[in-house]
Amino acid sequence: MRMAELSAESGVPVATVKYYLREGLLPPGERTSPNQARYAAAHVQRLRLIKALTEVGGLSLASVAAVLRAIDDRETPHRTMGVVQRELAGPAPKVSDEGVEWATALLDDLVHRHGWKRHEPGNAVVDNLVAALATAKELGQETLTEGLDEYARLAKRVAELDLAAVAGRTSVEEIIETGLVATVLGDRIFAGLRYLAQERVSREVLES
Amino acid sequence: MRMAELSAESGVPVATVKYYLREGLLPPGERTSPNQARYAAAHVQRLRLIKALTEVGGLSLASVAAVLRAIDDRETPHRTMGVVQRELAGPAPKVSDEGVEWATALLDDLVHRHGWKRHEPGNAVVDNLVAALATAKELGQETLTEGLDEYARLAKRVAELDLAAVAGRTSVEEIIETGLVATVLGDRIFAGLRYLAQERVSREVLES
DNA sequence: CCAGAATGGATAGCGATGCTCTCTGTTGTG
DNA sequence: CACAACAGAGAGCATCGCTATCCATTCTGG
Repeated sequence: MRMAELSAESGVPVATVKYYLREGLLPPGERTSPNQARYAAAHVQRLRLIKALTEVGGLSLASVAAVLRAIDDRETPHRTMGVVQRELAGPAPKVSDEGVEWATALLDDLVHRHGWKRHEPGNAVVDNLVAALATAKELGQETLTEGLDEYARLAKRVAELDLAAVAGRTSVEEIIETGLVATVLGDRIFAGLRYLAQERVSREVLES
Repeated sequence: MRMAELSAESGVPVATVKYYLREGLLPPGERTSPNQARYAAAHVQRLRLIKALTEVGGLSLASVAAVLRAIDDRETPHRTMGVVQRELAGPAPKVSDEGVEWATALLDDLVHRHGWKRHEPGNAVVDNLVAALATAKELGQETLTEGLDEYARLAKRVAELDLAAVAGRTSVEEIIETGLVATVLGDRIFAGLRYLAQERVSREVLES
């Protein structure tokens, strides 16, 4: 398949495909002569994945690059999912030291109660969560942090559902890609459902 | 309170505060002379809110402006929450017409089964959800869309938890701000917990 | 009262992001 | 053989979210 067809097939403009090639998001095509290349179905698939991650998942191209690198590096599925999570979480905002301390303690306790993994500091996922909890406290939303246990229970069930998607998969590539998509799209899908449900609940509670 | 103090109190640089004033994100201070102004505690509070919405919630300044406008317009809490949801969802990516059709049908069915509100088309929340579902299908992740009912049940319970935060509040302003913060921060907090849970579950399922 | 700091307001600039356009020389195709 | 498509590189561009500079006015400490 040549450039024009790859572009048409994936719905990504030629100039943009070239840009992705330059940026290393898309592996170069197979050479047929010093300055000609052929692209395969895998390229179309990868372009679709990039589109899904950026447009639906809201990831930056830099984050997508990190995720794709993790995939191509053939890390274990578990490690690759870690990269995906960190990129989805993004850089954590800075909050006050007291806030961090308080939220970390709260979280440590929760993690311990639920038998989850003791997290190492510096993990973007944890840092984001800590920042969010600290901000909630700072804005006087104690209720949010008080209901944390119930949130955690529900989060566990959602996570099990996410991971159920990988159940039938056998090859490592399949497991990784399925897990990746389930995490990223699952996030958006759940967020959407949550809004719909909020709209429903809010009509009962707030409509006056 | 004067500019320097407002800046120090909120942790936002003077130049940035001026920028927010220009953009209408922050209401002008009370005039003491043709070119001097005083700021109140409400300004500090609003700056904190802007920081929470942008840094933790990940909203653009344009989205924050829309949310703040909804608050200042004294809409009903329910309507204001609608604005918040739409801004959190952001513009929906374009997907194929068949995808939209399929996902819309799937969603209509689900909404009907759960007795939720029949949504009007053009709603950013619904469009995003439809796009995410269609993308999942396009990438061959049928499992995600098959488990939708269970996701919906869990989403409902999370939504109830979100809205529980508003329970004790009486004044309209309090209800709106609480709901707003619960939605935006609740999103991030739940996402964080979900990642932690995924990490736990993924160790069991994927670690080999 | 006055020097010097702070303020409001306006304008311009800046760095990152994600493309998009143009150009050059090569290759492929009817 | 004419003409389109291609690879690769570079520059340009629109948006976002600030940040820096100016200037005229106002406040403040001595």
